[in-house]
Amino acid sequence: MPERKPRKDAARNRAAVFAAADTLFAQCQSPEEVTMADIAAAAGVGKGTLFRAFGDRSGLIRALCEARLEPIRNAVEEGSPPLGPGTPPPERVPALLDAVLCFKFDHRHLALALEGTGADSPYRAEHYERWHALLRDLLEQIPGVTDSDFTAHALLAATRADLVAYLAGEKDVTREQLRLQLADFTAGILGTRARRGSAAEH
Amino acid sequence: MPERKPRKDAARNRAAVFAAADTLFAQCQSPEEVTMADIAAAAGVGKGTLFRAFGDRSGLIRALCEARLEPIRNAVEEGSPPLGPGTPPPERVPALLDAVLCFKFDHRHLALALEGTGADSPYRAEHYERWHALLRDLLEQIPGVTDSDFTAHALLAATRADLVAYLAGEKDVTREQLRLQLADFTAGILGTRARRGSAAEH
DNA sequence: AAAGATACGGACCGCTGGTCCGTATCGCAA
DNA sequence: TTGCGATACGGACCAGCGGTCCGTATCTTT
Repeated sequence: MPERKPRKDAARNRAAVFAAADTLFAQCQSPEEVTMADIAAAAGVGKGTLFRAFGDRSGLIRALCEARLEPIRNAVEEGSPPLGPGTPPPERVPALLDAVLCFKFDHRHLALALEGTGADSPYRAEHYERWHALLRDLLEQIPGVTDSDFTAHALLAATRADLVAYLAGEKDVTREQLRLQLADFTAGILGTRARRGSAAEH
Repeated sequence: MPERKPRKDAARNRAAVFAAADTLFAQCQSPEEVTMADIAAAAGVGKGTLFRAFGDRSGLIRALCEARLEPIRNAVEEGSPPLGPGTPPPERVPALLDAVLCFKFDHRHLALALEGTGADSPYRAEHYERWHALLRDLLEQIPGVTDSDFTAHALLAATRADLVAYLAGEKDVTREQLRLQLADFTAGILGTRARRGSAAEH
């Protein structure tokens, strides 16, 4: 196995970089305002360290996202309903989308940085591949849903980071409003209309 | 009126730049590979000219998009059904989305460049504002559609340039497949399910 | 034809992501 | 504890980008 434990200072620096990047991205309006040199300086680390640890800018952002995403990932893979496995698809799909939306809202700076990396990057990230696959499989099990593959893409597109940031930042849409709107939209697709006011938890 | 006719050479250069940029974007995989200097050189023009005419990179791309988008814009504003005004909303909405999708597909390099400009740019462009407003108004007139504002955003999100490019480029989805998928998806939202095989024209 | 207005173009600048390698630190073995 | 190979550090350094500037060329008007 090529897995070897990292040196102590390396591990500490990695954490420091994550923390610094998180803070900087959260403070700035646009992710482009945060340079690699800024992050290195804020973390008290040399630029070389930063690039050796993560390869390049998008590597850093991806790693940071992955780290912050772990709780949700766990909740989905082995948590309890409605997010966890074993939940009936018509209930799990909205829960999943809601979780994604909440993440994108709460970490919009980070998500924005991730999706703004490269040209067609959002779809080359493993996150996306995973979530899309899961969502597709769930939709497959719901009668009345045609073309679950595209539908999964389209539903996820409704949670795009820049859309969320735009609605939250320019249009003053609140978190709960957004959640409700997405839930309604999803219900429309699934044929599960009617219900109201199911935005608790998180 | 502050509108003054431009000098002859200026007009010719403008056209030359548009042509050069179009070609270059179409040839390259990612829009980032095309530099301003490249465009200037291909157009047989100095870099200064380019920046004076369009302000900056995103200005160029926006202007180019606007130019290429004009036919559709006309068709929507004063064309004949199903795109033009006077068409009943349940028929016009899918037509509009189909037109947008076709444009994004046929000009994906350009659309990709546009959406990749800045951080939250896609939503600051006038295109988007216009199309969203129109779509919202149409949805408003369709009974059974809740929250037409968000729904309009979500539907447009399904036509995002990078998603289209990804599906077309990596997943080998054809133009007609995509059109059908989007039409189905739209029908689901509108409550107009059932029909099949309505991908002609364009 | 001549002058004023307008546009040209490429040298130039600041800054960014990314590289490189001499030096410091770590972990292990004796 | 000491010593030594392996690993990681850090900041000077580089190439390339978007964008600016201003002396010069071209147009337009009378």
